[in-house]
Amino acid sequence: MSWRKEQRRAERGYHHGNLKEALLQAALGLIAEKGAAGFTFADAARMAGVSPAAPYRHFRDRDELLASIAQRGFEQFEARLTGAWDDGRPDTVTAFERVGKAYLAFAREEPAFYSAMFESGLPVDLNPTLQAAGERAFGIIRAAAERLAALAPPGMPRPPAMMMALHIWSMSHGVASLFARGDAARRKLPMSAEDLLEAQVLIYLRGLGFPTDRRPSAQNEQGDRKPAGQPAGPWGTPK
Amino acid sequence: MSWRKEQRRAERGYHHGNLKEALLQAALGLIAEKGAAGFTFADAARMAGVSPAAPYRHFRDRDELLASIAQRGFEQFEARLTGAWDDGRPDTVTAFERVGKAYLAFAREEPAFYSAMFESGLPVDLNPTLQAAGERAFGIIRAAAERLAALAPPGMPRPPAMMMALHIWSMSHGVASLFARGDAARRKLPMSAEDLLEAQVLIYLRGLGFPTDRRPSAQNEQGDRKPAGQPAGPWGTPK
DNA sequence: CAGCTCATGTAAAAGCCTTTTACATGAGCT
DNA sequence: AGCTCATGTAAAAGGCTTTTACATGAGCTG
Repeated sequence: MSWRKEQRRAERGYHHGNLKEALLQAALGLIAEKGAAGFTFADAARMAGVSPAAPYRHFRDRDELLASIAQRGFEQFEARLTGAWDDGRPDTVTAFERVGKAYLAFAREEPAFYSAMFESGLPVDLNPTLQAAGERAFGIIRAAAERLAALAPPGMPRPPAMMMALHIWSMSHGVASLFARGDAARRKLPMSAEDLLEAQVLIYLRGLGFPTDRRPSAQNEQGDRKPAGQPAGPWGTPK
Repeated sequence: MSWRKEQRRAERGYHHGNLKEALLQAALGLIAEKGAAGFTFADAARMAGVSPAAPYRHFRDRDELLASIAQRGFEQFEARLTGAWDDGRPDTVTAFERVGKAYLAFAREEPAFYSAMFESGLPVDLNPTLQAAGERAFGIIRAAAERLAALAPPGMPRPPAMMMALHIWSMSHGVASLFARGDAARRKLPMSAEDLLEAQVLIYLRGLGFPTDRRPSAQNEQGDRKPAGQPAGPWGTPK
């Protein structure tokens, strides 16, 4: 079937025209399918219909392609978290939980990006651009934590926002890694990863002194207090 | 330098005598050094002084060797968690926190095992033996959570032990993955991974209604109440 | 102790991947 | 039309993986 290659070349001419992008897309598909470790430079080239050497015109090596994907991943991740946070609307706690869900959703819906970002073993600390992208994404969580910390009830010592941010990040990352990815997602659990994370965050916030009814009605930040929900724990009402 | 190979063969004879173990050790070293992805079957063979085909007498392929390492890793992990838990002595909360620290210590001190267990992309769900080993390790956390849940203060709805176990696992795993491994460990943090996890767990437990002084004096389980510590938050007393 | 057998190693080869080098094409500018 | 340079290709070197046929010798058996 070597005519196929000739065929494709005939269709697109000697120059691909958009090889870099095509390679990124191909790699994304391959990583989603076979994991960051299984993905092959040569495969991506094949998929784009070019020779195995062509990718070297656009990426120093396989790792640089992987890093590019991780980079994009962090950017999309940041965008998603930003959207979920929505600057704390309609109330800080609600928005905060939406961020947690967005974390899980990203892990689920963008396994290739997630792999490249967190499971590829890339030396993030040696790549300033990548590191910066990662920190911008974390920045959303930190900003949210800061808003939350500012609402800490008066009676309690105010928790450091940075610490809260790191805690929330850990919880989200832990749940995502253990229960929302690959075969781990097939583990049988008493509740969904989303519910697990939500309950965890609520318990944590309560531990910091935040009032957390079943559906917390904003720390009264805007004065829009609603009637209190049923006084159940964060893990639901026993039936 | 081919005399080296002949040399080694002369020293040990045609048969290695303990190749399987030698390969496991070699792989362990290589993974610790270059990551699970970078480790090579041929490298391990070289390190053991045998031909590249020899390993196939002991492992179906590279993945089986990796799985063997993960298996051992889970066993050692379980042993360490068991030791840390020490059946809840001297009191449940103290022992519980020791388990968390053991989790981090394992991630730090056994990077090769940790890699094989959690970062190698092995299809754990397709390997019953491996899966069982992993579940036994988690079993320690679950057992500890059960003991803890049983001590829940009377006024509160009792939290499901399984949920608590999953939460604690997530926190530990999240902190270990993000802050106690590889270049992530070099991230500059306001506190150590250990302190971060301890604070997080304490806040969480408090959220469940457990009294958590700075050094909680056992839920009064054995009636050995000590004088209360200073009433600081879990993140330390502001200086 | 001779002889057998089978687990354990080796050598060689096929196939794939990575990466480099020299050469080919043709898109865009002058 | 002619040049130039970015972008592709072919070919080759070097590694890794895995299989196959063959070699060795450790341990049993009589």
